[in-house]
Amino acid sequence: MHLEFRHLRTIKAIHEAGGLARAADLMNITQSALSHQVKGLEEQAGVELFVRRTKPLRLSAAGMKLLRLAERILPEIETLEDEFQALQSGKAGRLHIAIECHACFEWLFPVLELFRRAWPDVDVDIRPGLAFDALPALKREEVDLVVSSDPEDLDAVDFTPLFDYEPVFVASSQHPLAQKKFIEAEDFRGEMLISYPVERARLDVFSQLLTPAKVEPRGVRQVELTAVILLLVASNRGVAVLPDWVVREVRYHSDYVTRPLTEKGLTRRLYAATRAEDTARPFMAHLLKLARTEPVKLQRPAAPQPH
Amino acid sequence: MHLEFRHLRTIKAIHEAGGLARAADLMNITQSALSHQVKGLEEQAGVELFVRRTKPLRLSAAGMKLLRLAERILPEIETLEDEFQALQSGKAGRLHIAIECHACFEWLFPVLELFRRAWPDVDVDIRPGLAFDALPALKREEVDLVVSSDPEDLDAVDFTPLFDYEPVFVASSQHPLAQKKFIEAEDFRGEMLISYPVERARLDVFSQLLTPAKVEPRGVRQVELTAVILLLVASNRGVAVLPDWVVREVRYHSDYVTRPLTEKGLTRRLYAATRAEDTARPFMAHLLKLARTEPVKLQRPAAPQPH
DNA sequence: CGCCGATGTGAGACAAATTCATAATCCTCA
DNA sequence: TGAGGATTATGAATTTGTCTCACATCGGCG
Repeated sequence: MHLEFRHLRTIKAIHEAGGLARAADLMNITQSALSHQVKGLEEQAGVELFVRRTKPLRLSAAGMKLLRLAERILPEIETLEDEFQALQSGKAGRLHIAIECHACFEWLFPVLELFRRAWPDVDVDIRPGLAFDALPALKREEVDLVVSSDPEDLDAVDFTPLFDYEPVFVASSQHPLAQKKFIEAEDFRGEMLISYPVERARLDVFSQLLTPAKVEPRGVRQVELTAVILLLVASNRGVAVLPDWVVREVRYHSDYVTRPLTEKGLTRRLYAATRAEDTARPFMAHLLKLARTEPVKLQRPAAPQPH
Repeated sequence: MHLEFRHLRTIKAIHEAGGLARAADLMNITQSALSHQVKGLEEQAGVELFVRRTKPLRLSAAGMKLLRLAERILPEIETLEDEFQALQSGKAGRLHIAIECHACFEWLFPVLELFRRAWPDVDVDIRPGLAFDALPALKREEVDLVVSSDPEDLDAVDFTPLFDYEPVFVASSQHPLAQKKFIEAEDFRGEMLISYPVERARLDVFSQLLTPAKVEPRGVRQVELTAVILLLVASNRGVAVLPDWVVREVRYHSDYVTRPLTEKGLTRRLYAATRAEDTARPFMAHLLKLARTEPVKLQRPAAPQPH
């Protein structure tokens, strides 16, 4: 049975117009064409779709079933066409984000909240579990934006700088290292380091400090949530290195001390990787702008809490 | 945008086969044909449905939307095709029944109950409100069977005799007419007649007795439900004429008397009107047989209840 | 860098849908 | 009931669209 959308539209039109001739008119098509079409369809289906006994053609029982199918399906197609229309016009789109850096949730959520208000028809999602292999996934269109601090030179992929941040040492104020003005690689040798559960190459403390200095901490404890890391640090179960936008909250809290890494401090830069074809699309440009400007507001030291 | 089922099947096949060439194989079609088809579809939609960057063709975000549509719609079509298949093979069909006689519910329900067990795929329904104009509705395929006691000579419509019945006078055992052996037209002159709310031509008591004799009862009260008619009769608020299969239940009940109309009693015959093309269809033939044999079991006097 | 597997392209063959012209019906109304 | 208008059916010609064939092109992998 070779059903086609044409047939569904025909059934619907004949029903609505109350006759074949009027339906043909409605569809900008000859009455003859409709007659042929209906005949062909009935032969295919092996079922009488219309009551031929009466003159203004009417749907039979089987025809009614088809009509009900048409009335379920045709609106779905129109919906899809509208969605494609929105895609074309740039109002809609997909923005699936892969983040390589665990702590980025902290600034990304507020950014996405703003974004969603401005672009309600864009399908926003964060895809964890793609931290590795994020760039190939970007090329394969499995994701549309990758947040990374390690730009690579790939064609068809743009790395847009977002903002600079400083990986900061955090410890309990009771910790011996709290006495130092700044922290060096050697200082970690006897310490329990608390970090996110990702490979070392993705952790600033290793890639920028410990690995080059060939220093191994006493131990590494991997913890998923930032809040839990801070909890463990406060109770002196270890030390951590976190981006400045994360430690903003605790910088003036008496339980913690924060210290720069190395005498002058480290500076790192975050990038957004996007497919070159997407970078200039309106909603993407808007998101990039938000991601450049909003996080720096979080980085500014919060005013000391009075109580 | 000229979407067709072909396209939905294509999208689904390409997704499942994981590539255009394999999908072409799956669909018994050239790879070239698929390439053309996809290209045409993308031009129509104005949207990239696939990621061309990578070699085994993959669905893009928009393509995924289409795929999800395909996975919703294609099974619906298969369902419909199965239904049409069942229609063709005679297992399925529609049996919408219009009854001109109100009391027919009494024997029709048990019959339909048996029928439904035998033909679960037949769409059975009783359409009240079509009591008038039932035969034109039959020709128009709005209904498939009409129960009537007035056969007409129409071509393309068969009237199959079902069974004979007797319209019986029913009154309270306290009623004066209870003394008579049989009831005549004149007896109604002073009585309140309780009947179903249909036109007089459809009521046996009028068409067979009162109208020919030009007798008008004292009044006519129209009541929808058989049980309520019997209730009113029992409390002597009026008399009624009901088919014998209805009064079976009360025939030996001490609150009621039942009497024949005229000395020899009236005999009427019920018919099932069906479209000639349908009469011999298996499920219709079965229903007609049930409707010939089952009601007569109800007509046999029930054994007197012992208590 | 070069091969292999996979996709894209163009011309022609073929099938299917549409149109035109006209016939066959049905419905209505006098 | 029969004429006339409206509605649907049919056949041949035409147009449109889809498929195939042959070959060009491209991407990935060693």
